[in-house]
Amino acid sequence: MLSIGEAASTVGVAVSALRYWDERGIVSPASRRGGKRVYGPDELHRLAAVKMLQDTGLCSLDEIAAVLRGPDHGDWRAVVRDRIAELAEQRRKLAIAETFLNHFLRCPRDHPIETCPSLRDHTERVLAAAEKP
Amino acid sequence: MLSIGEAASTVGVAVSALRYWDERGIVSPASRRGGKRVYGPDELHRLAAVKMLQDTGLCSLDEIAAVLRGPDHGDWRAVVRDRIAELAEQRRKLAIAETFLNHFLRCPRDHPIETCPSLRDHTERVLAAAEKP
DNA sequence: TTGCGACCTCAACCCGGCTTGAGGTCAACT
DNA sequence: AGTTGACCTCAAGCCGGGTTGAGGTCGCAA
Repeated sequence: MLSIGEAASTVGVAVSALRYWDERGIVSPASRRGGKRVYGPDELHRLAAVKMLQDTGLCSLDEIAAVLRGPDHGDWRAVVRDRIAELAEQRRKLAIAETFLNHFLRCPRDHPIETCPSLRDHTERVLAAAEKP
Repeated sequence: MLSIGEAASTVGVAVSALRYWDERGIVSPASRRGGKRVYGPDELHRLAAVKMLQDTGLCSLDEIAAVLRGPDHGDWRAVVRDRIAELAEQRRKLAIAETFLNHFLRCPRDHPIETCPSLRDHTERVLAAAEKP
């Protein structure tokens, strides 16, 4: 059984964030002892799950809550599938940006950014895609 | 030479966002014709670059601006290296979340989330890491 | 017994990155 | 002549996810 301060430092978030999560109904303490929030092992796991999902930067707290509530709550599978699809999409974007930044680092940069071949490589695809419809 | 509306739809952002980027000095139009913003090919490339980097969700507009300004501006290499490191980190996080969500989808979920083995797998590492310092 | 640190509530504020609304100009159709 | 529609400015608002501050309650320990 941990105090809010212990729980916060264990999962690596601010105390104020845990209070906020409680208030929002995302993760509430197991109980209160003399007004103080007390977190048990189950809550720690939920907290860690929230942080993990939120670290992806792809879900709102509400979506996280929906996933954690789990079955019996309508569309959670759909939500999860959507998140997974977005994760894949996000990986694609990261790969693109990574390629570009890496080139950037190696590139002499004696040319202005607009003429950087690696950038044009990417942007020309983007711009071409905008022509067709 | 494109109008702001054309530029916006080409790169896939809102007109109001382009005005904002201009105002913030992130990407300005090549010129004005009768008060109206006019974007040339170079600006389109910059716009696409901004969008690409911002799609990663890891950089503020100011950091993007610093990168695009390029050499002669102090620390841009350091900034780029930092971003690349964060991209890697982010990929790691995405992988973790993806594993978890995938398990979640397949898992019967007749147990409450706290006892989901896949979740504990992850969170127990997190919690263990918090013990030692 | 005073003072410290950890906790509490509630309301207000912050931040980035837009978006929206009011109020106006201009060119082109009908 | 009038009415779209695309553009303009400037100020204000919104959203998510907290953070901060004032004001208060504990329990311990020097």
